[in-house]
Amino acid sequence: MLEMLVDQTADASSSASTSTSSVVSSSNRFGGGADAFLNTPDDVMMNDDLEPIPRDRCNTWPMRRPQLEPPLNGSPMIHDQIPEEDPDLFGSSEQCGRLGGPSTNGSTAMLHSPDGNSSHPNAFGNEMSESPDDAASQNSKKATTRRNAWGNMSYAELITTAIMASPEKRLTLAQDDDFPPEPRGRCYTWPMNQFDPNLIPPHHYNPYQPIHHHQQLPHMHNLPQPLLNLNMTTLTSSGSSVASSIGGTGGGGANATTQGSPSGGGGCNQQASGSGGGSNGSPSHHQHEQTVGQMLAATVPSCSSGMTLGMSLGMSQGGGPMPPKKKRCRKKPTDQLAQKKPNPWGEESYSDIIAKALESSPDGRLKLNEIYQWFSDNIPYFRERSSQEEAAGWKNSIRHNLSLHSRFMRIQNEGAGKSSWWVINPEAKPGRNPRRTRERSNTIEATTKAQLEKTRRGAKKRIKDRAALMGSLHSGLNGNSVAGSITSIQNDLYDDDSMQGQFDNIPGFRPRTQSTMSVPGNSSRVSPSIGAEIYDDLEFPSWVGETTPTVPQIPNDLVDRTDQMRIDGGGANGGVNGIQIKQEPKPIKTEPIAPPPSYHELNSVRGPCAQNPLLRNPIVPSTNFKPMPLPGAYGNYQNGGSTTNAGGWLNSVPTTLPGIQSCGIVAAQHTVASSSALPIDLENLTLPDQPLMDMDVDALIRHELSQAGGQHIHFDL
DNA sequence: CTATGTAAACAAC
DNA sequence: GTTGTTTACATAG
Ligand SMILES: [Mg+2]
Repeated sequence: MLEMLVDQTADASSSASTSTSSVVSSSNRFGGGADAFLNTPDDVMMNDDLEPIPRDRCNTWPMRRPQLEPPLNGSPMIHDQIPEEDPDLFGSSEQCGRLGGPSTNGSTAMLHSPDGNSSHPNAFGNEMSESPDDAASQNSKKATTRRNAWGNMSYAELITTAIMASPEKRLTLAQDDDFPPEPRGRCYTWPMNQFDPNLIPPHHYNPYQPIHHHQQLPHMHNLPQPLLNLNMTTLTSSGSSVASSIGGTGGGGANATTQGSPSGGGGCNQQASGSGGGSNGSPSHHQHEQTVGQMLAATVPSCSSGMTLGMSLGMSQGGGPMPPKKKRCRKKPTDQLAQKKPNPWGEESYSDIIAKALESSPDGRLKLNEIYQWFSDNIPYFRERSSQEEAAGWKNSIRHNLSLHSRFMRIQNEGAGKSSWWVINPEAKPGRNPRRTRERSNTIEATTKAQLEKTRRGAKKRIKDRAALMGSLHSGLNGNSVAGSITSIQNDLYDDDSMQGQFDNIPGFRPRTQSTMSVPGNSSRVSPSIGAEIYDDLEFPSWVGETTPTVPQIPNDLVDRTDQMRIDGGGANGGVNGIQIKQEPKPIKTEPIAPPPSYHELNSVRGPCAQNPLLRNPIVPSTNFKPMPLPGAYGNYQNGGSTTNAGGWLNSVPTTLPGIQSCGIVAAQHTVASSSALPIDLENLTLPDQPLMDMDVDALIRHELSQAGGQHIHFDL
């Protein structure tokens, strides 16, 4: 295939580039920055509207983006631009080392720069190193001045060529040998949409996450045995060896093992759709439900019906006609449906349950493991799945929910204990507190004009509101409040999805809903030069960079990071009620002199909330509290036995503990309406720049703030 | 569309 | 290994 690629280089580049442009531009837009460094001179994919993002991988957000850089940075020269040996410039050497370190998986390795550490035996490196001259000579374009060992084509072009050259116009990452693709089940599939070879595949380019094969394969151990068997059978019957295919990816190590696991949910949409994540139909940690069998019985015959996985997935072998679109298979267990239980444990969502747990705590806060425990203690379903293995799933879900919902706020525990406190965000919106925005900007549909227009419209309004709010905020800076007030306000302003895409056109600026980088105290973070170059005029709040000046701040981080608070264990260094908000350097861990602030404390600083009994309670020493168990929690809701009690086990709580959220409303309203004062620590607060596209307004705001020093600010907007 | 559940990658600890 | 954050993708309404 690679030879083929090279052969087709000259011809294919022109024809393929057109249909690929959207894809690449998308990647460019989101920080991949690939285009900026494409080697091909006549790269039609280059988007001139966008400036190249810094290629320093240490300049990027440490989490995920770096992984993507290597594959996209086809040219070794990129590395030359950064003196990686200078740790000071890029933060911790560890960080840099990690970025430049061995590929985490085969997929990355496969696309890795040839001079990198690609461990892919069949990847470009091999071919190139064997006959670079051949490749070059076959390349009609500038054979003598080829930019790469293999010619002038960039990786992107090569990939494009490869994909377009395939009969189905699709390839798996590991598919480097021959067409048609070997049926490896879900490895092939595009998500839900039935793949249409005539269409450009949906681009799920994610600058923060490399494409992993195994991301599309659920773990075998997570699947009900019957499904495993089914899949085994199916795969076997397809006449193609999964293992061999996987093996081709090389370097996959554990990933390869995972990928090789012929796991899956049969031919059914859910499991077989190539989803990296699961679905709520037959969760792995529900696999012991008796309904699995029912599901299997219901889905396998109708959806799988003897097809190979690949076929059932809409992939034909040998370029034949596409099979009819597969059915959607419903997975919800029938008994669950009969009981009208959204979930096997009842009606309450995770977030609801978490909230109850937190509310049940004397001081309204729990640590993660305590939340776990609460689940186990109070809900039979989870109690029955308390084993390490079984609990992994729902614990993951808990964590996920905690992080995802602004409704939950994390209070960093600076004490010896690492685990943070989790509390209800007192200012969470009463109604729905939307989950954090998903990153959809990297999809084609998300960047449509209509979308942008809509976004723009929404943002305009927000800008106006924001200006007004800021005016009121800064008009009274003398009282007591807590960072949560501010951050929540920000959240209220910006937690809308419509804010997404605002930075679509800002290179290297990926709208992120959250990031640990938004916590200035996080010393492990590296200051990307991108910050200096791109964010220079974005000016972060003074308190943000004060103690950690090198910490890069992505404005957007502050937007959604409404649930992140930091507490000072001693409460003795200037914070309000011992609370310090994201502005101190990470202290040496010591046992807190005083317990971390409870929910009450968090609330009390902004005024009592009579509606919430919790707030009237005396502050309880939090060192050893026990969450309030739920009366009747164990009730008869077990094994789905009771339908009438579905969800009822929770109902006793709200009656005794009126919603904290109601208090949150009051608090929030108070904050906004009365310009509730800010803690002294925040006097210098500058509202962080937010992903609003109207940078003019932002600039104005910034100017105002900087001129006024955060006080006596008014906006003429 | 949104809300939710599930899986998983990753990073930090 | 645990804690947190994100992303992806699935279903349901
Ligand atoms: Mg949260």
